[in-house]
Amino acid sequence: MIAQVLVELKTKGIDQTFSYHFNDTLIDKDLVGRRVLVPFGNRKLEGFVLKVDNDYDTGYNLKEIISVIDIKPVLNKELLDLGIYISKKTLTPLIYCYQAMLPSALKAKQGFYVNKKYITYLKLVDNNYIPRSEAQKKVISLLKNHDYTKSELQKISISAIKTLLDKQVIVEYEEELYRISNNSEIVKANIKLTEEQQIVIEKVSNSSGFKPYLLFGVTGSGKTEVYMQLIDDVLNKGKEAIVLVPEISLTPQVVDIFRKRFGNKIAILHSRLSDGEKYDEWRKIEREEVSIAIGARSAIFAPFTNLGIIVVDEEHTMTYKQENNPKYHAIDIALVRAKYHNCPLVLGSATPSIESYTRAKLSIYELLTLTHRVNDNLPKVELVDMKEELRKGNNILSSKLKHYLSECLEKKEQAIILLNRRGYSTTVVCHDCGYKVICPNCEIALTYHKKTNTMKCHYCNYITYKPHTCPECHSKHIDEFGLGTEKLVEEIKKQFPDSRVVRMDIDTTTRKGSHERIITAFQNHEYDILVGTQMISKGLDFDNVTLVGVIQSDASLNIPDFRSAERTFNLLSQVAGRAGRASKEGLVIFQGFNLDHYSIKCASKHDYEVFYNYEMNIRKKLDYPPYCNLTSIKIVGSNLDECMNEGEKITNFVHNNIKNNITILGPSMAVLPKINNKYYVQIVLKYKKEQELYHILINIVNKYRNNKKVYVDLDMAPLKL
DNA sequence: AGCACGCCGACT
DNA sequence: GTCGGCGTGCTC
Repeated sequence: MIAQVLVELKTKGIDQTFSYHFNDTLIDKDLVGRRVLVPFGNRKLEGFVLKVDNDYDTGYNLKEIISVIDIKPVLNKELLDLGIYISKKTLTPLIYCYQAMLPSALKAKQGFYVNKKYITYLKLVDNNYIPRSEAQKKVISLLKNHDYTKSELQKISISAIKTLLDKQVIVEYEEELYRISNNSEIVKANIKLTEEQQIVIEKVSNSSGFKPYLLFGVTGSGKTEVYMQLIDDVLNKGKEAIVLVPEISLTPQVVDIFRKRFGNKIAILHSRLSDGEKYDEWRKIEREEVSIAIGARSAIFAPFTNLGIIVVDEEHTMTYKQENNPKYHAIDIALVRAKYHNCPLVLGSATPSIESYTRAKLSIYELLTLTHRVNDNLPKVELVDMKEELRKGNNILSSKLKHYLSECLEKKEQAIILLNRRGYSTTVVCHDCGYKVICPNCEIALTYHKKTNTMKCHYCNYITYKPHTCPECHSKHIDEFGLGTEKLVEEIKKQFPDSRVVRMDIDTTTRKGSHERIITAFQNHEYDILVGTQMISKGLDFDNVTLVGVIQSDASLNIPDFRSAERTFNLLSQVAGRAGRASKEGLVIFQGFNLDHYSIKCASKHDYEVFYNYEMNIRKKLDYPPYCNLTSIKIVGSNLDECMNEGEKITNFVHNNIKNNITILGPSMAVLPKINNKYYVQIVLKYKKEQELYHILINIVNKYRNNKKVYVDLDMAPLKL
């Protein structure tokens, strides 16, 4: 028989299968979706079998399949089709799509080996054997009750076990041992639902077939409880559930909430697991040992075969979009899978993305709302204009924030302070000649990190020491400028010497488990103040936090991207939602220079609707999504002229082939024009509906596939420009 | 990716 | 006259 095998050809990304012969008396003929080892040139490669046919003349002299790697398919029919969908949608070679859908242990790689962990059990098979020793007697009497692990019984007598095995009185067998053990006690919840929660649950539970919902619920309105009730319902029907949560909020605390409710029916998938652990979790799903998969973006590919619901929490989160190829969006995949399984999809958020809310308004999604907090009080938000504070000599903490901080500390309550900028200071500048220390690879200001006394580039990780004198004019007046979380902590400690402050950002959470440690410590009130970047804004639920302060609330508005207002609104709304979640009342302070901006004003009033309308007006005026579709073409290379040149060519090519209904912006320098000595030139296409464009883009991608000078990176629906 | 084929400069 | 530079193309 003949198998069509898809192998990974590096760099070229050839989207084509190769045919191999195999003998179906030696090999199971149902190979589709399984990996095989095949000869390729003078090498051996792994590949996925996409199709199996009876023998026919292919016109090639076919080679034989060397061996079959999987006993069961790693890609079932649904996932095979899903890969094709992603490949078409993102213009990415099919092989990369399949690789992205699988844990690395199951990718078609060569020489990759994940050691399955096995545990050896002993089983009694001969009940009539009369023991010849005390040890044998003990072993047999134990095994009469149930099977024991070999290591347990070896404590009695290794030689006795060996004898019994030799005489085939007992046999050994192996079971897979999972690296993450799943032994949770189910705590029967007796939670009183609000009326709103009940309505939402009823609506979704009673819906039949595929239906996408947007669950718009303010922070603290009990969305998680709604998800759990819905999942409970699905599980009772014998079906399965996928829950997507942002990577950052996938903490043990969140997992625990689910574990307490559903015990060991859960597989957890996130990036901090080792390859072996990820493989184990995947296997639990595949072997139908669990019914719920909770995880970040890639968990949307959990190989369930009988899905009853898909939940995407914090649906506005940007990390649901994969930044490298294939550049898929998890919500898009969720829609396809929910349709396939004919089940509901629930997208939840306190600040829905503009696109999602628009879809709800157009009735593409059904809108469900939770307008009240469970404790029924949203935190009060106060705005503090730093222009005035600066005159008073307060350049970091306003007098208001200081006042409330000391009050908060006095009451033994906790506070969260957000500053979305890591490091100590943003730049190092010479006061005499104006020289600014920049990254030699990215031409971007280096950030000073005091703890290590280094200057880091946050884009390419270039590290250098801080100069004592200006390299240009040798002046000694070379100083830090701007503010980062590191300096903020220093300032807070100076103002409140007795307070216990902890910092959480990339720099303090790189080691495995450090993120969880900080959260747990803060939860246990080992610290009074948590200072951090945006990673503290999502999902954290601390009962004792009554004060939230945001330093430089307007900072992210300066990013030149049409979504920067939306992102600012999201960030501020989310972080404000961390205050006063339990019985105590919460207070939020937004500090900044440009507080008149609608994103800040609306976030301070918890007014999504007004923000949405304002933002939509701007999107319409400037013609941005959801009023048009975007495609970004980035030309990346080490020579700027070459990049620009190719950019011109591409622009002309698009222009010459499509005359109407398209706006071509660029080629121009990308927002980050140079990273790691590579230049980024960008072309942005805006269009309503353009069937021709698809073929033109394929043409461009193919044309540049083998280009050594420039790399063309295509994004069919960029979230960032 | 690898490796072969293929057409132009400096060497035993 | 050859040895070898790496540009291009193919791998079932």
